Amino acid sequence: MDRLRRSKYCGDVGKEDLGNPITLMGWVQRKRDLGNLVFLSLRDRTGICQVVCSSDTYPEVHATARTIKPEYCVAIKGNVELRPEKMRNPRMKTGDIEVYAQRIDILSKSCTPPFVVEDGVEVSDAMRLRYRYLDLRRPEVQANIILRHKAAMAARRFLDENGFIEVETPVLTRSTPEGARDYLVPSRVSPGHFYALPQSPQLFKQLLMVAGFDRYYQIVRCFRDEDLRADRQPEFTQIDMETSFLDMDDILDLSEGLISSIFKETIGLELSRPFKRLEYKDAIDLYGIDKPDTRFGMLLHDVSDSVKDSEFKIFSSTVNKGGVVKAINVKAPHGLSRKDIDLLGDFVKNYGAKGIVWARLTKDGWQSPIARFLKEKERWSIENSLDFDEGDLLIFVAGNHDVVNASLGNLRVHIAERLSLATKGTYNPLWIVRFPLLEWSEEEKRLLARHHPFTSPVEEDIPMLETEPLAVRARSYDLVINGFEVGGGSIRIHSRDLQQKMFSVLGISEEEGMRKFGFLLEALDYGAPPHGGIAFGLDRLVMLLAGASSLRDVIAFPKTQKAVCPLTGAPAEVEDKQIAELGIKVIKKEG
RNA sequence: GGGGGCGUAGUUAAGUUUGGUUAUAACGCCGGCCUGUCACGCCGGAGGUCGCGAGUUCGAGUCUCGUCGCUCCCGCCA
Repeated sequence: MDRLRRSKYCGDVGKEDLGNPITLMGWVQRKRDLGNLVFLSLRDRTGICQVVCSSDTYPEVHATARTIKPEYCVAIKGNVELRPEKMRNPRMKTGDIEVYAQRIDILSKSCTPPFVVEDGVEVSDAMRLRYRYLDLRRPEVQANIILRHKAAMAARRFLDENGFIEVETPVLTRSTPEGARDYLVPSRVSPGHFYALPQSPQLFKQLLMVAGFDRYYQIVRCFRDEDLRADRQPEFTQIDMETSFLDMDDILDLSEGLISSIFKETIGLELSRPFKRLEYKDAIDLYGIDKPDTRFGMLLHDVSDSVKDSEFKIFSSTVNKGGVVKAINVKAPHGLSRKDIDLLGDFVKNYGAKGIVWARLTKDGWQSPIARFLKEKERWSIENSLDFDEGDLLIFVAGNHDVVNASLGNLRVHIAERLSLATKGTYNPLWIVRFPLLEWSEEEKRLLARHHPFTSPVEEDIPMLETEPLAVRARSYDLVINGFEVGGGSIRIHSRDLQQKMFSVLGISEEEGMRKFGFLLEALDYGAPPHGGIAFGLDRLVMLLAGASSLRDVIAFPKTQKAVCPLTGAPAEVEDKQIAELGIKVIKKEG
C-alpha cells in the first residue's frame, strides 16, 4: 500500500471539509471502545479531532482501531461528516464534525506513558522533565512554546523594520572577571586555557558599534553559573540590542515599540505608551525594591518622624541610631488571621528584619501590641500619613534603610499574592531609571559596578566618582513588568579616559584592565561613537505573556534547580581520555 | 553556603500529630461485555524497596540521626 500523505491538521478540520476525504497524522489522545463502535481522539499540534470506526463499514479498520492505545502515532484517512445533532460537542473546536475512518496506518506504537498526556493532569516537575517529549505533547505546554516563537518573530520583525541588523557573536569567548560566575570550556589546543560562555554579548555589541553597525540586535543565549530561582535558568535567551548616537529617551522609546509589538502580536494586547518612569531612588522609597509591581497599592510610608520620640523603644531607638521605621497599610485584609500575621513576621526575617509590628483599627480604636506605647499625637500622625481606616491593618518594620525597604517591599508583594490583589491579565510596564552606578561589596571590600563596568555615569555626577562614588547615578534603565525585571541596559562609556577612570574606581589596575579588557579600551581609541543599548529576557517576557509562574514552563528543555537536565542527564562524567586530552584533572570530593 | 516544604502502586494523593493485624483511594494498566462515546459505561483483576542508609523499639510508612532528589526563598545573580 502506498504511504498516506497528510492533507489537514486535526484542529483545522471543519465544515468546509464535509463529504471530502482527508488524511490526518497525529497521536491518539484517547480511545473510547464501545465494542462494535470505536472513537479515537486524534491530536496534533493544532488540536484534537474525533475519528469514528464502525465494524459494519470497514471491519478491518475497526479491528485495527481496537488494538490502538493512547499515544500511538497513526495516519488516518477518512471522510468528514457532520455529527448527528445530539452528538455534537460544543466544548471542542472540531466538535461539530467527525472523521469516518476508511484506513488507519499505525506509524508507531507507544508504551504506556508514565502520565496521561493531557491538559490539567497533575504531574511532578521531575516527571515532566524526565519525559519532556511527552510533556511537550500537551496542548498547554505546546501553546507556551508556540507563544515564545511568536514573541521572537514579533521582535525580529519590529527590529528589522527599525533598521536593526542581526549579528551573531561568539559563544566561545573570554572570561570576564566582573559580574556572574562564568561557565568555562577548556581548550584542547591550548592546554590550561579556558573559554567562557558569554554572560551576555556586552563587549561584542559595543565593538559592533565601534565598527559602525549602528543598530545591532541578536536573539542570543546567555550563560550564568549562579544558583537558580523560579525566574532564573543557567542558560537563558536575551533580545539583545545596541545603538549608536541615541540617548536614553530614544532607546526607551524604541524599546517600548518593541515590547508593545510583542504584546500585540502574541496576546493581542495594546500597551499604553509611554510607559511610566520612576527614578531608582523613588522606587526604593515608595516600593522598597527596584522591581516594583504597580498593579496594587500598599505603598511604603516612612513614619520615622512620627515615632522618633515614642515610648516604644524599638521604634525610637532605631530612628535615633539612624535607622527608619516604615509601614504599609493593608486595606481591609479579609482572610488574614492572627496566625497569618505571625507568619508575615517570619517572612521578613528572610530579609534581615527582626520582625513586624502590626496594628488594626477597630471601632474601639487601635488594636496593637504597641498601642499603649503610642501617644494620641503619634497615632494621629500615623493614621493621617497612611490613610488608616477602620478595618485596615498596618504593618511596621524598623531597622536600617536597606533591611526595612527589602523587608516591607517583599512583604508587600507577598501579601498581594496571598490576597490576590493583582488582576490577572493586567500588565503594568514601568521603567526604573538612573540606578546607582556602584555598590559596595562587603565580601570583596571594594566597589563593584551595579550594572557592568561599561555603564556611563550621569554627566553631572562624574565629579563625585572620586569623592562620593556611591552617590553617582548611572545612565541606566530597567524595564519592570508586574514585578519582574524583564530588561535592562545603559548608555555606555565611549571615552577611553572615562573607562580607565571607571576601572580605577573599581580597583582594577591599569595593567589588569589592559590584560582583561585591553581590546575594548583600544577600540575606544579608534573613533568610538556614543552608544547604548538594552537587553530583554525573552524567557521572562514569555513567562509573563503565558501567565506562567516558572521559566521552566516556557523553555522547551529546561534545567532543574541544580542545573541538571533530567532528560539527558547533563551534566555527566566524561571519559578519562577526554579529560586527559584537555590537560585538566578532576578532583573528586570525598563524601 | 543557609532556611522552609515535599518524597507512599505507573501517576497524583490519604495515612505520619498519638508507632500495632493484610498500607487506602482515584486515575492509569490487564482481561471480559457493550453501535454514539467524547474524563464513555459496566463486571473482574494485577500492581508497593512507604526515596536511600543507620538507629530507638517486642514492633517503624509513622519517632531520631544521616544522606539523596525535587521545589520555594536568603545569600549569589541583573
